[in-house]
Amino acid sequence: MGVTERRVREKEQKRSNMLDAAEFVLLEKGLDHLSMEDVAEKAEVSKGSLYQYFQNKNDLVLGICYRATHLLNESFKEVLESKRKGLMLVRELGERYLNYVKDHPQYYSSMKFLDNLSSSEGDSESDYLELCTKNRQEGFRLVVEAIQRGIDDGSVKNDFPAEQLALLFWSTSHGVVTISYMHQNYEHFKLLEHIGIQENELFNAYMHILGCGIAADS
Amino acid sequence: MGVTERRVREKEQKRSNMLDAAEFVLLEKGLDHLSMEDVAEKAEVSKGSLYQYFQNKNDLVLGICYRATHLLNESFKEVLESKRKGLMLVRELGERYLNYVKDHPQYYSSMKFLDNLSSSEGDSESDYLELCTKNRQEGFRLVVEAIQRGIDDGSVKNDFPAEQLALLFWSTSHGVVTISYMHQNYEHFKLLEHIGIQENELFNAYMHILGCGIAADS
DNA sequence: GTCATTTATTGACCCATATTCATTTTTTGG
DNA sequence: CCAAAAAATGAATATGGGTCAATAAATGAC
Repeated sequence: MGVTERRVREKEQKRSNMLDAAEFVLLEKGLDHLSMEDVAEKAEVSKGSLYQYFQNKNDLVLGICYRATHLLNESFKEVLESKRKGLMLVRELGERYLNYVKDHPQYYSSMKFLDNLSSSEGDSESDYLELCTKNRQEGFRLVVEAIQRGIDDGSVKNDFPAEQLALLFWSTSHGVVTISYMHQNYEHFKLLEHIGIQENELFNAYMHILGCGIAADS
Repeated sequence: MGVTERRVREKEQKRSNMLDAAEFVLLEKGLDHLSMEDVAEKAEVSKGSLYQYFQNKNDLVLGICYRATHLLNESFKEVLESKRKGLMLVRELGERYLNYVKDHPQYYSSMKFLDNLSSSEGDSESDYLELCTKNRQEGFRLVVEAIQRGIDDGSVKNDFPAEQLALLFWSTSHGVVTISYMHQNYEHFKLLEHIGIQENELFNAYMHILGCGIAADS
């Protein structure tokens, strides 16, 4: 009875096509102008079909976000396979995050969408929500691991528990990456040019300062 | 001919009432569920009247954002009146920002709205846009000033130009404050509790690390 | 191969909400 | 008090998310 298996596979394939289409439209038009109609057209299905595969528009965007968080985590995992010092790993994680946003702006905007999801009622009814949350926790866990390794190998100071440092790194890099994203994607955002600084300078300064802050006194 | 003056004043008053109503609704229902109808009802005017005072919904929200950025700047200016060391001023700015978000979540969400404004076409047609941008630049300038004073009085190291450090402080505190905001306002955001940490701990650690990073070697 | 049943697809329809505009009401200056 | 200007109104329009009855396709029993 391989029929059911095949149908499940086909269903996943169709869902995936729809997500591809949604990603395309998201990249083209941005979150504000992503319409179910456009996605349906791009995916060459009817609007109604979309709703067979996604509970609502939020669910569709969170579907993208699921891919987004997964991809970022995979990239992070690669970093952790290295045997370098923990502090170096942390720096590498930051660099990956920054490049990720540059390479996949549509994924980053889906992650912003997740961040902005108000917890109100059922309008965020989506099976992907929990998956995205899980993925993000997993991503955070990977940061904790890098820092813990740094503490263990003596490259990161042990004044704070690893999780606390990880949270700090998480939040601050979030801020830096956000600024970088806005600089790249929003016309009306002029802060960087205005003070004449390149993104990579910003990032290097960030890692330098942060490095000074969390590095063990050598 | 004081009539025109009075009418201008009245017009400003009405606009202000509408903004009050909009703030109220924003606080009650959040950005996603802020409707022109609700604002009109709360302001006790017709829907059409709103459009006599605001170009569109974006404009209305940016009107709130204008208030928001102005208020934050005023708070920052107070800090700069102190004669303490620059490094202390920077810390105080961070604290103010954090408290500001706690005290005025609706203002903060209007600022997030500004941040998320895609630069596309004319859907962000709003006279407030430029004003908000100006205010934010002014806010940034105040941060630069605090840091410059720190460099001058020797409490902040001079490895980097003041504007670069300011940008770093700006971005990273943005990240930390965002996390804090999410923790307070979103049910589904569990990161802080999950690792058992209080917001003020997070902030203290942040200022400590950042302090280590930007403080002059004493 | 046929057919009843289940499953998938469709697009017309519904509804909420932003925005517009012809009409009405209010204010102004004379 | 009146004609002109300004302001306010809410019915009407436009857009886009979401629904559903009707249709089409696939399945498996015979």
